[in-house]
Amino acid sequence: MTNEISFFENPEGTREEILEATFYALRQHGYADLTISKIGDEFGKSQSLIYHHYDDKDELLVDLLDYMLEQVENQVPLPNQSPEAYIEVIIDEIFGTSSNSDIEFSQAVIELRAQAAHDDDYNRLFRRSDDFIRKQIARVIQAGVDAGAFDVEDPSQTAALFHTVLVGIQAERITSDEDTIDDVRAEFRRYIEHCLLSE
Amino acid sequence: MTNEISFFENPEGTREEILEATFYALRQHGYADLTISKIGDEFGKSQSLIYHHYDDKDELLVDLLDYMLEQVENQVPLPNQSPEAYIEVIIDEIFGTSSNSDIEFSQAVIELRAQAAHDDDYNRLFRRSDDFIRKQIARVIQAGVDAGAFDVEDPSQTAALFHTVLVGIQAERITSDEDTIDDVRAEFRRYIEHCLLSE
DNA sequence: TGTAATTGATTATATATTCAATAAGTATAA
DNA sequence: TTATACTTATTGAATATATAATCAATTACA
Repeated sequence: MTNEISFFENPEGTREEILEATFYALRQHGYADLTISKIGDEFGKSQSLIYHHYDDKDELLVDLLDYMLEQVENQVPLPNQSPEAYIEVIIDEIFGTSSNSDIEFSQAVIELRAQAAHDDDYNRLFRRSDDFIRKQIARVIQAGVDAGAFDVEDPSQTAALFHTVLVGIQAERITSDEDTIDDVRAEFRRYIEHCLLSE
Repeated sequence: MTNEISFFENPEGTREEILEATFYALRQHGYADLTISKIGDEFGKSQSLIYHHYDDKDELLVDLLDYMLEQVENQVPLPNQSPEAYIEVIIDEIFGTSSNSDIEFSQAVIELRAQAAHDDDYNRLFRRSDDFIRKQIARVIQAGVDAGAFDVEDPSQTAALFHTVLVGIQAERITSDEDTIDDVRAEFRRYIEHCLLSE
């Protein structure tokens, strides 16, 4: 079993190595059981060194979330293709490749999202990221409407449902089997056909 | 500010009082910072008494989740009305009354769901609850199809998307403003009109 | 009398954080 | 090139605190 998460392939500098270690420790032990000691183990170097790069645990975790959400935002495909093709790509992103690393990444994100209920920094970062993604999707849908390919009332309203399904799948992945996810994907396709595409 | 969560109105017996206290402590401090001491504070009696009723913290939290999911399942409306009316009730349940207690309950559920990634007991309970809800929705959709009110290929597939939206809204509520939730609701209504109701 | 409720004190451990000390690396002046 | 100063990386030990869990003792109660 290898750890092949793309964006951590070759960390640049110690700080990024620490983020990588924190991410793996989070995946393995979960947020509630995440300790500096466990991060240090994953890091391979001493715990003290972590404090040389970060003031405290909080700062480290907020930095990790920032880093992860940056990756999420970068993963949103650029609108450099036809609206129809773009929607296909979005669907693939939402429902994922069902690879282990994808699923584990989603789980980590959801776990951090849950913390946003009690931490303003987390809340702010998720708000920013969610807004960004919704707007990106809305923009493409608007382009599709302009091109006559799509037919919707309000693109940002449609994008809002896209995003809810994205987050819902992330949360469901934790417990649901692949068959259920497949059902959701099929039904979402049906929605797109009937409610998005022009006749 | 009063705590008016319906199902905790009058706890029967000490165990239920402890569950109530645990729930409030969870809401206030979050799962990661949830300690027996804080539960004891909320409980109003000594921490030791908690150990008289529960073997350890784990047992208590699993029992809380079990209890909460029971409430969730009981909240799924009975199919004793017309399919069309039932769908309306389901939408209200999914998007909630936006009352504080509803939102806080959702947040607690999502936070516990995130733990399912690292705890088999949690995983099992959520699987059971999710299956139950999906099947309940699917049954009603099937009834609507039989009555000629609905027109879908596969009711359990449609129910799967309903459930994803339910969970997605729960997770989004943590950070999203009410306007965004309203957008999702409007789009979901559009979906139902175009993809569920017969012409 | 016996059973359940309740408490306070206690303990062992885990955890975040600090700190002084050392090693390694890098630029600079001779 | 070498010596010097300076910065950064790195560590192990130490500390204060928080936390889960235990338990013997006491109170309420049936």
